[in-house]
Amino acid sequence: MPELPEVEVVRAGLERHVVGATIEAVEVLHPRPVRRDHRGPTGFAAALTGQRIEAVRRRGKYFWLALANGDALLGHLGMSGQMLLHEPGALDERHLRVRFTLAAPAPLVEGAPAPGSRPLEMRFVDQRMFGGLVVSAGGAELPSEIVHIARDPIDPEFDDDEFVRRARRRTSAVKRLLLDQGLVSGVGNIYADEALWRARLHGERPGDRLTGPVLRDLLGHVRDVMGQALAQGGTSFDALYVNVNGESGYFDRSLDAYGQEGEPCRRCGTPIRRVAFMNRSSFFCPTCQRPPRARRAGRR
DNA sequence: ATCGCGACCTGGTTGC
DNA sequence: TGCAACCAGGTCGCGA
Repeated sequence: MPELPEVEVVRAGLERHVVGATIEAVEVLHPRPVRRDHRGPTGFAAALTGQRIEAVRRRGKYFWLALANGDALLGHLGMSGQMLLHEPGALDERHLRVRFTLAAPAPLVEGAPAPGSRPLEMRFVDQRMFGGLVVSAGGAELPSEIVHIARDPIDPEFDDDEFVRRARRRTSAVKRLLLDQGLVSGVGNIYADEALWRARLHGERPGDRLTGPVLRDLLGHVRDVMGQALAQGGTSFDALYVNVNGESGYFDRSLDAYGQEGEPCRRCGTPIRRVAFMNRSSFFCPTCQRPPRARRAGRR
């Protein structure tokens, strides 16, 4: 379940291997992952063919390849998406959806031998197909499709004051606010639960009942847990998430709350609880993370 | 503007 | 044994 750290690992891997390469051919094997492209699979492929990749960028869980003509190939991994790099001719994955044939990749990291002009396949693989790809016209700097997405917490230009101001005007539960990509992007169910556990905050506390310092502290924990995951190459729970070179991350061994139902809280020993929230699961320590008192009816 | 819900997807697991 | 129900969850679109 890729969240910001996993997507950043993918972005960095792509940056290292495909910047400078030209897209020679595009093969769409399933229409669904390109559903957001109004030109359809054929138009999608045509818009990319012949384009040179100049940069790989990211905001929240979205990443995009900036193309020489100013357009962008914008992608989201959804729940089970992967971007893999292969030598041509490697066996197709069961859930291979789009194949890009690239030519003349950029030199590898400094110090490494120049690879010369060798072909390379970039593959979008996605079992559940919540993810997708779209060609964004003029989107090389910031695709118009994602202008509504807030900056993410590790973006140097993320505005903590604005986040706190907006969150404190919202009546929604703080976990819902963390998952609101218009408020802060890149946070999913896993890192939301981890950050809330670290902040000793119950996810159902309403935003407008939290103080500025509490929200700032929570933001700090979001950054900490993401930074640690990033340092370890992303989280993985099964073979679904693999980074750009096909290697699994291993941050799942460091989780304190998510998926830990029944396990003793690492701080106080109380068994971690699981409850349904927003049609998904929330994991928390019932001792460290006290639920909110009910809002009194009729208050102004 | 904000809020909260259902739909979209597949495949592994669980229950009858 | 076979089949149906359930679960994972990010995003979008909708009605309130």
